[in-house]
Amino acid sequence: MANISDTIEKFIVSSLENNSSVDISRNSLAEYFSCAPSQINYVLDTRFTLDRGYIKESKRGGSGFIKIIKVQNTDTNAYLNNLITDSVGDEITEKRMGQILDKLLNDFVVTEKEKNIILMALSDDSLSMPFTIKDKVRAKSFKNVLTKLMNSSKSDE
Amino acid sequence: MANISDTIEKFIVSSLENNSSVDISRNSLAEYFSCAPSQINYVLDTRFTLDRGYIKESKRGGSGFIKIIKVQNTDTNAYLNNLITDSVGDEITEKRMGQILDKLLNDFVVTEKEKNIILMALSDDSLSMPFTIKDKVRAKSFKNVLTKLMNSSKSDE
DNA sequence: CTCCTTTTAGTCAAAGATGGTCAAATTACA
DNA sequence: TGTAATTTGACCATCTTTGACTAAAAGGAG
Repeated sequence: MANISDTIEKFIVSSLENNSSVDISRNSLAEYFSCAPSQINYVLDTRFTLDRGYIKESKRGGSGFIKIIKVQNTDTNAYLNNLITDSVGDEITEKRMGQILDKLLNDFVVTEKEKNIILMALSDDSLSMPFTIKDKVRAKSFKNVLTKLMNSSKSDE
Repeated sequence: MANISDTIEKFIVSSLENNSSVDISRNSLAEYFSCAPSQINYVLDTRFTLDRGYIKESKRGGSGFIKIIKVQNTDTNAYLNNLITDSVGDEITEKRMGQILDKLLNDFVVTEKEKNIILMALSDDSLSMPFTIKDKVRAKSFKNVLTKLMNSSKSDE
């Protein structure tokens, strides 16, 4: 385990051990680990992805930053996580998504309005593209939304 | 958050907490924050925009001033209709959509959570497809969502 | 009144400070 | 040995800060 990316990953993970988010300076971190600044991006892009439960925000320019937010481990989140892995998969139809959203509405994870927004945004009509990829795009997007929902109470400053 | 612009923004926002408008003196404020007077313009131009619900008036010369007024949109449907036809068009970038959503948030058409849902559902990352069609799909879907918001703004919640 | 001076605010572009992207080069691994 | 993962650097994009120059309003001297 001699590679820098893994080391940087560990460093960030440990920074997140007792906090739900951490702010880093790309340049400082790069200097600290004696690597190219873009290596920080590489680590973030490959290890701190939405898929793995991380959300990122950043700002350039004076006093810029990169914020990494870890999705919390609550009951609701565990539930959402389950949905993501078990029910959504790599492809999903509009109808199946509707069923899942009904369940989420029932369990007070989303409001009626939020359900309708998601349904409309990812409807067959909205995703005007070949059927071969439509269900794939919908699955990817829907999973991203569900991940974001996990965090919707925490990350909003 | 060490940058002066953010500090000045906070100062002005807090001045507006209990009033719908505030008068400032550009030079005094610049002196107070030890910055260039034009920095005040920078803050005003980037943070107190119409998109974010502010309008400005000013006068030069002796006893000149800058007045910042907080406004809010009222006619939701006409406003959304306008957005759909004028601002979205056939293609839209993720960034531009974010700006529009900021405005909608400011005008209480969507909540922070709803904004985040739309942003995530139609983000570049979610719409994993060639760039040539990404902005088109986003525009189509976003307009559908806006239309839905229009119809539901009366009945929902 | 008219012109000049003073007092404000506005514009714009350069410089500085960060982070982002991409692809070539290198290294690790199956 | 060939493919995937990592490392690096050149170049790009965005946000902030500063200052020189411009524009407008008010007040006063004549």
